[in-house]
Amino acid sequence: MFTKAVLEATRKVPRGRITTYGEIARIIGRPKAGRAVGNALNKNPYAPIIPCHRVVKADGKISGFNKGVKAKIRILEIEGIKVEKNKVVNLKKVIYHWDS
DNA sequence: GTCGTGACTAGCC
DNA sequence: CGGCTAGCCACGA
Repeated sequence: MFTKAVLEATRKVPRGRITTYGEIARIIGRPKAGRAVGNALNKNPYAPIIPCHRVVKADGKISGFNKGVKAKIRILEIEGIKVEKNKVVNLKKVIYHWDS
């Protein structure tokens, strides 16, 4: 299932690192399904077991979050990720490379 | 089976 | 660099 694949991929993101919707979409085999990815996370029934807060837009901008973007940013900062204007600062340094 | 919606992305101006 | 448009996808009504 697409949704489950997204959740699984998101769950693999290590602490202190983040990924983008497009990246996940590509990993699961649907590089053009960035939208569907966000959709899956939005309605994800696994919210408690999935670090959805480690998923941001391609440019590092923070978007929706079940508990609110504010909370999402707070968590990211706790993980050691700097966020400014709802956007990740050191994006390139926190992006998680799956096939590294 | 078709339509509308949304946590997206890349391209243009 | 900021704003707008078109394309792509999965899901629920």
